[in-house]
Amino acid sequence: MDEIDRKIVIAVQQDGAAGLADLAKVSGLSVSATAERLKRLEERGVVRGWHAELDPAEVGCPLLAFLRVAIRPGKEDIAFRRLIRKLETVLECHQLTGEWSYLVKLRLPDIAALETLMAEEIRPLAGMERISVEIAMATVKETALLPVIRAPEEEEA
Amino acid sequence: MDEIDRKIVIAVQQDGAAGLADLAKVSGLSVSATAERLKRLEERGVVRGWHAELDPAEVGCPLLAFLRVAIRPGKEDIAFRRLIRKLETVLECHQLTGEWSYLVKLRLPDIAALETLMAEEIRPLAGMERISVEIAMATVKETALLPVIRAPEEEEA
DNA sequence: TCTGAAAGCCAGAGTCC
DNA sequence: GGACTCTGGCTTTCAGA
Repeated sequence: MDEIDRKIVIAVQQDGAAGLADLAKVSGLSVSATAERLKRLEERGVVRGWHAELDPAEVGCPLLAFLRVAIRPGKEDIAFRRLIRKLETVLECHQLTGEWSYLVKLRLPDIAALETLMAEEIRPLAGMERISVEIAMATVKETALLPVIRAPEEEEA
Repeated sequence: MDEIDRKIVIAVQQDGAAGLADLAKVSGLSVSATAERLKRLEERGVVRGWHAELDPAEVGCPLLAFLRVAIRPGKEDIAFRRLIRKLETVLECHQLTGEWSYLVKLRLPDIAALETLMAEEIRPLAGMERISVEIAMATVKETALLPVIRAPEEEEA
């Protein structure tokens, strides 16, 4: 992960439709060398995949909501995680420090869908101690573009 | 946005590297018809862009943190939003219902970087009423893949 | 690990059905 | 919308350094 890899990775993250010819200009190397580096970055898992970014509203999920969940550890916790992974309206679920167990990010068509999800899937779960629902009224920023940090010591092969 | 568009959109979201030949198989149409539909979906903004997905840890941002911010409305609020949009370690910022103004999602190299950010950028802001910092200890799920909902009535051209 | 060239593939435009 | 064609540009691969 040297400076050239970093340039390539930043470029493909911003524009995944860029061809090798474009990337070669960015990296300063030849097309074939750029292609080899990109292939290695994919093999090493630095580049995980390629995706089209969709407009949430256009795709029928204008509603953004967050759940805070406190759940008893153990068997109930396992069941909760299994459910979370199954539900495609759940985009993210992280276990956080603090008194709440989980933060859950949801994308849904409308409030009715949210209420249905809560009533039929979430609330019936055993071991739920507290649930809080918050709705996004506005989004100041929402990007999947990661900052690519230059780590001084990790100039590996 | 009919059933065929939906198939195309789901396919390119999952695999943005798929060629038109693959997409044609998915859609059931010819290659040229599939290409036209995809082009229209991009023009209409349903497909917003193309990106490579990176591994956060590999890119030097293993630490995931969330901020809760309560800020006085008005001039201070504007300044806060401007800062948020500028910082590339801030991936998301949403205004939520409830007593906290904002939920902020951060990706950072380590705790030291988080503390630096808080001390130098966030806390000095005027009008800050409350700030809470939470760190992700584990991630159960994290995807950018939106659910593509079939909206019964919006069968437009 | 890079360069450069050669070979093969795919997307894009045009036409007709 | 489908099928066909052609062309340009791009990706891929390989020899050579």
